[in-house]
Amino acid sequence: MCEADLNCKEKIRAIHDTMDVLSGKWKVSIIACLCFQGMRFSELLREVEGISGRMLSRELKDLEMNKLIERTVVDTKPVSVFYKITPYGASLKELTDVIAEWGIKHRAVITEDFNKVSV
Amino acid sequence: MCEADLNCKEKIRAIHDTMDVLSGKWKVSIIACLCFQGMRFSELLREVEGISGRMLSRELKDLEMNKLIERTVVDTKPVSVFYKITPYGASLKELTDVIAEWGIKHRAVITEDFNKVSV
DNA sequence: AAGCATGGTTACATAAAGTAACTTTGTAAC
DNA sequence: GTTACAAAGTTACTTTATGTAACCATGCTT
Repeated sequence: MCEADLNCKEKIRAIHDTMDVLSGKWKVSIIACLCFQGMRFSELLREVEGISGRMLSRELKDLEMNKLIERTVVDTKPVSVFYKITPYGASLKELTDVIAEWGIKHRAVITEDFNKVSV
Repeated sequence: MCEADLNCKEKIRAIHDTMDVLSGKWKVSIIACLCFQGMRFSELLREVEGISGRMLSRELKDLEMNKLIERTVVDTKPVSVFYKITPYGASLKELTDVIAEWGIKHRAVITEDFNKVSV
């Protein structure tokens, strides 16, 4: 299936299908983070700057339900919980890359505009 | 700048930068739609299924403020308002493509799972 | 015994999104 | 000439999502 074959409504439906899974402010970041490497709850809390424990907990549950990540309780003292991306979740890596790339370009544009204005 | 150079926190910051601009449920769809062709408010309302006039109006304002789309009032009777993507907004096309492609694959996966379960 | 780290949950407050009715100008139908 | 409808929104109200802060049980460490 080639992207050029998609008409507008089909494409928008496809976007909604993706967005249903990645809805909310944090899921893309969490996926991107776990694409780097699996990590524990508290590590995610540090990596994904700004997220609260409450939201992280919720988002991880959602992502697990959609089989994008896997949760493992490790029998350390005290117990730690390890999260890692599933092969299916890893299929979102390209998406996170493209989103991140645009963000970098956008920051450059914004910074440039700001310099122009402030000169 | 190569994506492989990005560490986890840098990538997450970049994702947040993009998300700040594309926040909410509808903006990616609107951008994708206007990447096909410019159109009027009422046409967008039809193309972007599920969106309300209130949300469309708000999202268009946001996108215009971020210079991703351009608004033109056409002096027809009654007046119509034409929205089109700016060159900067068009730089998001790849992003919309990747999101849509994943959505199509995901729908296929979900449908397959459903068939397995229901057999 | 007090304090800290683990991975959360709970109650409460604010912000974002959805629903439905309404607005203004104008044109077409009855 | 008055009812009806389309344009592009806005307003008031409701529901959902997110944010903040405190709390919990367990098991170290000091």
